[in-house]
Amino acid sequence: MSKDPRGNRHAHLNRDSIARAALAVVDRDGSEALSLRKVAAELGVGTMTLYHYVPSREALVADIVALLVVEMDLTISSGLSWRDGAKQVGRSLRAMALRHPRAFALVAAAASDKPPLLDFARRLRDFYVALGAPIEAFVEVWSVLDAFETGFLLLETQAVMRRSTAPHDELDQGTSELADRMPATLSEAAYEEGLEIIVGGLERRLL
Amino acid sequence: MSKDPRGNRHAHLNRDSIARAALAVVDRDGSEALSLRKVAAELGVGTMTLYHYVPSREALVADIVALLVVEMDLTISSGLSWRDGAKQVGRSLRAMALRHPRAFALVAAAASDKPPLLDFARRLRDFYVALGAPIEAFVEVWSVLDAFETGFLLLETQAVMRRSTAPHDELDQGTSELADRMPATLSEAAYEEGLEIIVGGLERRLL
DNA sequence: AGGATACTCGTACAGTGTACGAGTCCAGTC
DNA sequence: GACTGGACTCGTACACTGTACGAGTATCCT
Repeated sequence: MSKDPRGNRHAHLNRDSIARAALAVVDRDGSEALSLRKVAAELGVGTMTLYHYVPSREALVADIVALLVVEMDLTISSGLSWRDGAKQVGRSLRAMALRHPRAFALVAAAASDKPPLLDFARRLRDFYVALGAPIEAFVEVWSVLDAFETGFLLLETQAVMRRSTAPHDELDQGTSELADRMPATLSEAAYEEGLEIIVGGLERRLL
Repeated sequence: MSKDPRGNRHAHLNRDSIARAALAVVDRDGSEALSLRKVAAELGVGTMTLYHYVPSREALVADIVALLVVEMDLTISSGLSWRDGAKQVGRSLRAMALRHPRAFALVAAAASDKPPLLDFARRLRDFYVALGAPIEAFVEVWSVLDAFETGFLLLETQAVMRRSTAPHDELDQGTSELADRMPATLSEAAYEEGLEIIVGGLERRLL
């Protein structure tokens, strides 16, 4: 005599579609606003149903990160140098970050020793090796280059989000010439500059 | 006839001491485990008492970041070059991160347009200018260098925390030669290498 | 037919941030 | 002294979170 708890199957419900719905919530409401109840509502499903596909909230976040990371371009076109390959990866990371500015913080905060990022690191290592870089240098190259990219894009996505919300926070007391000019110039040019400096420097010293 | 609600003043209770207690909680339990109730308990005080000094949890986190950021070394010893000054700042940031590995994520995630980090950015700009760098280059220099440092230290503090907790996660299925070797070599040497590449490169191109 | 299995989800609990308002103390002023 | 107004403390309550438990139903296998 319950209202409507018929055990209907929701054909298109699985780990992947749940992660996709979660990403949609994050893209819309921001990463701190992610909640299992909201994801379930997005899918028109009871909250606890999600637990049949995803073991925990933490795992769901990992799935989101995995979804974002597979978007990266690690294809090897013929005659690609390591130098250009590294820049290609950096640019596709930036493109991903700008497609999902509110979700990027999740990528930056993700544990680098667990499946989503660890798998990516392995793919990246193979990519570099295929481009002729010595394996021994990988950890150093990866940590320096990836650190720059993650840090820069964390700043840039913050700036992007700022622009698309409240036009002016009440706390902007100090006219803040610096804050105003900073995000404005924090653009593609600065990213390319950093990329060039680091890729060039690494090539000269380690490869 | 209430149990003990005497309006005792707690002499040493103020915004600063609250931030300090909150930092202690974060250093001990991790940044996700920070809660107002825990901070209040740490101080032997009712939860709502905190709200007389701090307007919100968000503000409390900002206070913690401010506490960490003032530890940085921006002193100018005589004859200091921009090159060495920039490295000095980078090293003192790393020292701070390693002193508070569980709190560093809060610094990395802090909004760069609000008092704690904005004030630091201003102090840093003055520091660079005093060392002879052109003001126009500041935003570019700052974003590239700071991005590297933040990104690198986010990774390194993660690795440090990993070592001090569960010796082996159940999910380490894949023997993960990469994951094991990565944090080990992600050390001072790699940081110095990155610092040298970037400071050198920036100097050559912009200054 | 009967039973296992897969799936759905209502309810409940501990934990969070914080709004409200009732207390209790102290500094002034009459 | 008595009164008043503010500064301070904090108990209670509410809306929200993640998730444990177990009851319900649908489907497939024998």
